[in-house]
Amino acid sequence: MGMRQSLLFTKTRKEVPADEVSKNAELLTRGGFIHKELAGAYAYLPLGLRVVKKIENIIREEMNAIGGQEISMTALQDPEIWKKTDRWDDEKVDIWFKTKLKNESELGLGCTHEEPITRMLTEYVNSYRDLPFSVYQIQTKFRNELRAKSGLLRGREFAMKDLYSFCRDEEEHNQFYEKSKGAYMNVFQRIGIGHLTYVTFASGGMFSKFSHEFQTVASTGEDTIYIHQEENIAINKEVFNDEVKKTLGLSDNFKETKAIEVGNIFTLGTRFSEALELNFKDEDGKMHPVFMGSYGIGVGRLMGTVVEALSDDKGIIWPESIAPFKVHLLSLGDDEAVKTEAENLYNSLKSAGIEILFDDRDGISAGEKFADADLLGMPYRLVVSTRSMKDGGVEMKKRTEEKGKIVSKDELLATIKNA
RNA sequence: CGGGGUAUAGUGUAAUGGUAGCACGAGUCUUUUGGGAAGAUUUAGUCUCGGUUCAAAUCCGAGUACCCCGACCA
Repeated sequence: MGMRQSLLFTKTRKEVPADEVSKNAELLTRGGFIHKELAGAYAYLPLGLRVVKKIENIIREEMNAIGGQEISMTALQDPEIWKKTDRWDDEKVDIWFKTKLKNESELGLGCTHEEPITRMLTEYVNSYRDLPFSVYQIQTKFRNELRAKSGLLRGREFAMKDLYSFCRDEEEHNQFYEKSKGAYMNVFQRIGIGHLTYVTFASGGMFSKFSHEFQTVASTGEDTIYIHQEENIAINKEVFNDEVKKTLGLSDNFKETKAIEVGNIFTLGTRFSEALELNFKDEDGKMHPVFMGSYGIGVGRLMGTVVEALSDDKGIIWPESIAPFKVHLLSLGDDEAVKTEAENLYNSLKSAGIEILFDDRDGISAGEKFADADLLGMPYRLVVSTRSMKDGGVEMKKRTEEKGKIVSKDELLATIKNA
């Protein structure tokens, strides 16, 4: 897969947008990855969408690996079921986007999907033989945040992976819940922020006493967590007290830090299954409510977090697993031999199956191409120029390295393919 | 939702109540090409509604949008 930068409709910008302060919004906007449509609502442009899709696929693979079955539910919500769980009233849930039909009846735009999936499953779950299982989707959520902020970190409309688990009892649920933690950490590991991400003990919100968050250390995070270094887990400030420390059996050896919540998993118990009558019959024909859990990851927030956590003062540093392209090839100058050489390299890398962005733009100075390459943040930068040709190869530089080196085409292919 | 701030060209910014200017971008031409090149030339703007005034980007009021702090955050 390759793309010519001369044909890419987006452009990079030198100026920082006046209405964006957060690093993720600044860099992603300057690089042409995203476009702000409204406060808390961003369009994804070609480069940004490629990142989103890669993140989604990693999440998808890890959810599939623990048996999640992918579906896609509707954004439009029926108030009836939300009234049954007492989550329709604006007093109870204050982030609803509600709208009226022509006949004056109301609909909501979904901010989460416990209610509709629970109702839907009453049609399919009857017996203990049907359990356990889990279902997930990657779907757009709407939340009328009182204060959208920080670019992709807190939006009003955003893609979220939400998975729901359905078990016979708490014990079966706990097994899946623990398994989900592993899947979540795999996701963050693969996306390149695993070393910064901690399973964090947190408040359970309106569902239960406690839940687990996945917090990625970043100075710009809005949460405060206490990391227990030896045990490699953390406690959210909101529940950081002696009782919790004792429950978890942790010694008093914590480091306070700011972090971004990139995931959250909850034990729901039977709260929704009872309200919406999602029951199953056991071996003796006795009815029981299904024991549920819910597990969320914000896709856009994850992308924003990577930028917050991994960029430098020149721009973004994409981990290879989610970079829009693996390689950024720059052709410098208007020398015909150089252009031909760059074209050939582009074509051969492309046909070798390497994802490559080719800066084939004419009349753009070397400095500008370098600056763009740093801003856009592909893992490998290749330069073809009169200088590199004189040196008998191609200059290759990792985004994380200061200086490049001249390599032959064979070395190049070997390095990049194996990486 | 409480508090504060801002709104001028595609972007970033100037302008005592008195000629809306600069830079970047974009278009054309020429010269350039290893860390955001140079010259010539062209292009395009005062958020909305109302008020004060001979005169409003500027002062006043309302609205809207956006940003920041806090609260909230399934």
